[in-house]
Amino acid sequence: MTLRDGARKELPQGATIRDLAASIGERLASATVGGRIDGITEIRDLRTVLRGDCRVDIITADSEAGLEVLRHSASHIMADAILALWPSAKLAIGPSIADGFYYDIDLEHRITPEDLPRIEAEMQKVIAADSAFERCTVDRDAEVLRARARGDIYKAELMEGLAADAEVTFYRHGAGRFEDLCRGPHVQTTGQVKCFRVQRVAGAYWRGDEKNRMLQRIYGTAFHAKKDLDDHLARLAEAQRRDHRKLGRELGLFLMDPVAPASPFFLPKGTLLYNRLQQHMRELYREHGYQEVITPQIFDVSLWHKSGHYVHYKDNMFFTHVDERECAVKPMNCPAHTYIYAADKRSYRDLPLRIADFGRLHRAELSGVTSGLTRVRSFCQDDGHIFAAPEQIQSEITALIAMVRGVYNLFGFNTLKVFLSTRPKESVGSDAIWERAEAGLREALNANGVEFTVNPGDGAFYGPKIDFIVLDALKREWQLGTIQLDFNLPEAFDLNYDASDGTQQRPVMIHRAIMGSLERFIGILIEHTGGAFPFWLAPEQARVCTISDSHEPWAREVNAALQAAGVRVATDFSNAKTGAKIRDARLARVPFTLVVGGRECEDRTIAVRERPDVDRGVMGLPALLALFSELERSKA
RNA sequence: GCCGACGUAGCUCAGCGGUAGAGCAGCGGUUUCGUAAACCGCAGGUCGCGGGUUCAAUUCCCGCCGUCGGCUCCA
Repeated sequence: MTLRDGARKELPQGATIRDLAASIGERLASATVGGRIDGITEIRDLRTVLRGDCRVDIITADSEAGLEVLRHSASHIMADAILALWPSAKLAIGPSIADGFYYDIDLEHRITPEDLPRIEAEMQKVIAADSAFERCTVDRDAEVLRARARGDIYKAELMEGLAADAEVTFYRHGAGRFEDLCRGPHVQTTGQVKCFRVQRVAGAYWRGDEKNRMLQRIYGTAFHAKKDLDDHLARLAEAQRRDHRKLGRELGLFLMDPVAPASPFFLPKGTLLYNRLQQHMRELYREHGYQEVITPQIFDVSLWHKSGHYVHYKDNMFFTHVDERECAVKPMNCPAHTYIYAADKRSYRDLPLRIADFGRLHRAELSGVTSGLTRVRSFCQDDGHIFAAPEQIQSEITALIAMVRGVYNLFGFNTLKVFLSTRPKESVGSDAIWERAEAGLREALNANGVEFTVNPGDGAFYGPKIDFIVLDALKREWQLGTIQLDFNLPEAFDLNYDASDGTQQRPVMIHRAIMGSLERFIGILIEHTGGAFPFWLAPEQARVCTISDSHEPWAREVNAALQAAGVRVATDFSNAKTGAKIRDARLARVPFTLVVGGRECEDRTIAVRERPDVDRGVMGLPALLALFSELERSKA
């Protein structure tokens, strides 16, 4: 065998992964949970017999890869505990997931939050017993019959769904002989699961299909070390503190009300932020050759029939009547932009024609999926459509990728993941058109050296797309921008241009958004920054605070000068003590607190305090104005 | 849409079969103060909406609306 570090070991016939570990050391052997053979990502059980010369990565319980094994074992232990508490529970599936594990169960009793500590206590018993996880291969047909006899319909269904030649294995542990259909692997004994937490319960359809029965999904998480668990729980708590719904209210940015479900009201401060973001995009549009347009809100349904939305997007649209005509509120701007394109006879000299639109869009999202600003029914995108000649696709997408990177870097979203989504089941257009479009995007990504993952079947109904996903300050993923290549709408709306050789040609349409929806982007930005926006974005950039009433005249002068310079400044001339004013300004996440007391009045200066807790010292008005204008310019 | 939890003052929350309470915010007053909360007082509620049970419902039951956690990351 060859080990990860290149070392070689000779072992007798029939040796297992565990034997290999034991040949290195007993401590390693007891910590081993399995191994990866010949670089295959799936982790194999430690009892796997090694055949011939192979490369083995030994996976120990305390390794990164071992974490998913640990969590999977924790889910078995949790299932064991649940059966101990409610013997009639029927088990479905219990995998390890990104941040923990879950188990789906079918049970009459509704698990409540109060039950979670009981489940944890029961799990502790199983763990204290420190019993071995045993693996056995079973006869599938016999086990399906046995499962059916027990009423274990989910396990029976799972086994029936396995490949005909697949080896069917069970894992057992504990005095109660808990057993579960499982591919494995597992840690060696239940005692190896030390740090875990049962977190919450939620509904989940069997196999994710709403036509199936709703099961109860119990979520938990497990880690190797207490510190890791604590860190994870601390991160969750921090995410709660930064929740944009909470901060949005506290900072007076927006409000939500049942009179308009899933539709935010932006308050004056939120609107300043909103408009500042739009202004930034407009600056970029000027640089990148876009022309902004304003298009209607409500269209006759004939438009949506023509575009394909009526057939493929109807469930997400709001309908209304104008006189006797059936109309729909736009969920996207693209069909409207085809009219702007078609308003003139177009020549190849007009291309690429880049159209931008901050139009308000409405989508009838299911009530259960809406959330704060991140999933709303009324929003606007930094939307744009590029009408281009086919040979311009590469250069347009190259420019877009640069633009996307520039915008994300500005906000500190420095890690970017890219997905290429291909043709979905619901779609319009011929196979040939889709192949061309998918190849076009793929080539553009490759030409730009962008690494990407393919997301089969996740494209828009009119074309394939590139999606951009960023990681925020808490390492959470958010999908923001998208670039979609569309040969179908130009066809549907019979768009064309005169080419240089005098022939009529069909342009291609590139749909693109960088921030995505402004609403969603603001929500993400609130959580990313914890409400402490950079100076150029902050709704209130500075606050002038007096120490006592006698300082008001100079404070007013400072305020007026800043206001005249375009700084978003507010005053606090209340009779509160200085400490209280500082505290208020801090809680409001105001970037600069400008304190004016007796000394400052005398010298015509300002004591400048920058969030968080940076004393910028005392300076005169000209120096302060220069500082602010530099921050505004650099967007630092 | 489906499953579960929740909905009490502007906000955060307590209470609970006998028609409501705190802190913060607000308002009035006192204080004029140097970098994370001065003090006193006042006001503020159809207890989400509708129905039912009851002598009596914010409290128990049902329906609706809304919010929150989830609804393949597949043995």
